[in-house]
Amino acid sequence: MTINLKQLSKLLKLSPTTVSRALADYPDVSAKTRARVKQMAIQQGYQPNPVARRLQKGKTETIGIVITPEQNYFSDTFFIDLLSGISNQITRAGYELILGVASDEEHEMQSMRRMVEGKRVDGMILTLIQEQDPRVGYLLDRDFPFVLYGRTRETRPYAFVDMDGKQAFEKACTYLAGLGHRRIALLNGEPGFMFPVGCREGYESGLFLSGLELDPDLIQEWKHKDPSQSSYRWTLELFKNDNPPTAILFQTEAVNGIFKGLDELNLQPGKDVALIGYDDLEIARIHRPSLSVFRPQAREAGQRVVNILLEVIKGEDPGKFQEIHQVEMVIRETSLPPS
Amino acid sequence: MTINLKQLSKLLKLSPTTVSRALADYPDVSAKTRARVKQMAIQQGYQPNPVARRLQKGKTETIGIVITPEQNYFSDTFFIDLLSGISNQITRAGYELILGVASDEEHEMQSMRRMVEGKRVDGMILTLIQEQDPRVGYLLDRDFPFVLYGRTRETRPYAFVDMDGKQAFEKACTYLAGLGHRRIALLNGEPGFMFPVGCREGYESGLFLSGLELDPDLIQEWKHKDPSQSSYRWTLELFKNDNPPTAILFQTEAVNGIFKGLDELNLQPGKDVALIGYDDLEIARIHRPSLSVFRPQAREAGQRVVNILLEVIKGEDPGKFQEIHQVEMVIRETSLPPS
DNA sequence: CACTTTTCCCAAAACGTTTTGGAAAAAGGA
DNA sequence: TCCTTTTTCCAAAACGTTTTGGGAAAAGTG
Repeated sequence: MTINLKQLSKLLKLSPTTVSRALADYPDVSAKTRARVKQMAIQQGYQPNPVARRLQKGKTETIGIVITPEQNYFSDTFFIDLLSGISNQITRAGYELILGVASDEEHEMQSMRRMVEGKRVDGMILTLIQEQDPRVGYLLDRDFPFVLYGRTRETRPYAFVDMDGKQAFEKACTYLAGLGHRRIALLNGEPGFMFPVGCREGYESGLFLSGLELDPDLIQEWKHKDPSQSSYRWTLELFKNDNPPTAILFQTEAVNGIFKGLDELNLQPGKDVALIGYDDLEIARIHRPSLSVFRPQAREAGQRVVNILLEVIKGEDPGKFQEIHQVEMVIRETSLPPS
Repeated sequence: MTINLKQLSKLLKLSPTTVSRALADYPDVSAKTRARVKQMAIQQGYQPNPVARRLQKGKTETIGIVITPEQNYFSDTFFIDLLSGISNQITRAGYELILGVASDEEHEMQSMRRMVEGKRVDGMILTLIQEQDPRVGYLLDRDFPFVLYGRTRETRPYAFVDMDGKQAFEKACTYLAGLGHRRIALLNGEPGFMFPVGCREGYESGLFLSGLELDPDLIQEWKHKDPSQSSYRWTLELFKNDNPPTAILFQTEAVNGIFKGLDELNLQPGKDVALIGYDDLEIARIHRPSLSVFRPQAREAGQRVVNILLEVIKGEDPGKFQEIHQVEMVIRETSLPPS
């Protein structure tokens, strides 16, 4: 069943060297024997033992990722799409993806250190990036290959793939303003993480471009631990304002709380309040009225992350790989003009 | 930085053999030198290269799992809890978890074969088990270690950890009947998968124990691809019945569609229709009224799965490990007597 | 003291590959 | 034909561990 190189070479009456080189398409083995070797390899179901190859090559052929469930990052299809892109591309390269699940930030770091210092991976993929992210400093300090899905505040060059949240929120803002909205609220993600920073920038820039004034009362943050609850409370709060908003921008994870709050206030989404979310989660498509959203191409981003990481592992300069991907706006039923 | 055994042994003026054995607590190395070795190992930050150890030991120290996003299995905390338990226990054992993400059933099998035939893992964990599951036959045929989270129809002995869905639904049924409900509906998971089979058995048995008759009109299945939509449609359908139900049992993944349907029919969850879901997802806690549910201990189950798999890998008889875990019922606000 | 047992250590082999550094055989050139 | 080049193959080393099978020194035993 599990034939190895030596046995295969004996079968072929060749040396292990030649068989190995034939399978790797080295030019110093004749076309005839190469064909013979390959045929026999297939017939015998030979697959080189990856562990032995890794030892010889001095590579683990493995890349690591650590996720933290507490951040309820798995809320929906978004992360699994990213992971799907990552996994497929890794498989295609003949590599392996090893997964760590950490309960909090400390264990997250611990899990990563185990992978890095334990020589278990050749590179790391980081997600859910914080403004000041200790993981990035750690990896840069020891010159270990990694790629971020997202960005952080760090002056040294590093590789990343990020979604252009700024441009998305700017576009959403100007779009709504173009429809006649004058009071646009922002329910933003938890501070400390990097993504909301761009969202806010885009929001402010969008207001400015549309000649609207920024009202701090219309801006709030929800909590990662409890998106629904915090956004629900905030929605109720928001409409106590003398001059309430006619539109809300937010990350779709927080939509349940908003829907619930609006329902309680007898406000109809889309009709009384325009809504645009970031991330095209299932709820956005299912809900009636369906939610206008931005749809990041998470699968493609995941594939890029892997391709870049493989280059960095090969020794390429990480600073060369800094990509910001545009995000598609999907207009559905909740982005009408103000009534 | 990355010192290896030979260098460490040179530093200690000992042979690599002795150092290796000292670190592994063999009795044939004196307490004094063992202490000296360990201290130096810590001081130098020595960690044995896992790839080399794996080659020598003839083990990959790795176990594999394949997930299929299409089954929207990541709907909420449930699966991540399971994964968390799995990951932690694997790490504790010094093993690695490698993850495959497959887009459909065919790729799922392909991904598993790569792991198994490519000698990339010592054992497999299977989830989301089907009644006739080709993966189980495949692994049994080649006598490869694996553990199921769930069960399947298979006569040969195999190891599994399953949740007692039957008992849960039976208990839910008798509980509701005890409150006075006479018309209890079941919105069950997609046929083909094993879990709904137990749910249905429990439902039927619960009806019988309560002296209620089974009405086929009150039973329907939702689709994995689209839980909300299919359950929404079914809910509307259900209440066209001349004698509509006063309670519904279901898997919590389908709750959004039910809520939406009831809302449209102007029926209040809990008040007009009692609801009990299986799985304690976030929505169940957040929603007002909050949803009565069953809460499987997914983390603990994940840990058991790993511990069992490690035993099976060691050569223990898989048939010895067949566990059915009880599930806790959490009564909240949607399980009142009929009005 | 001579013999046996225990304690402590190590050289060499092994795990299954790939890479290095040739060497023999075949082909080409004069 | 003889020399050079190309083609084709292979033995040995290496990757970093753990295990095997002793062997020398120390400690008991009579």
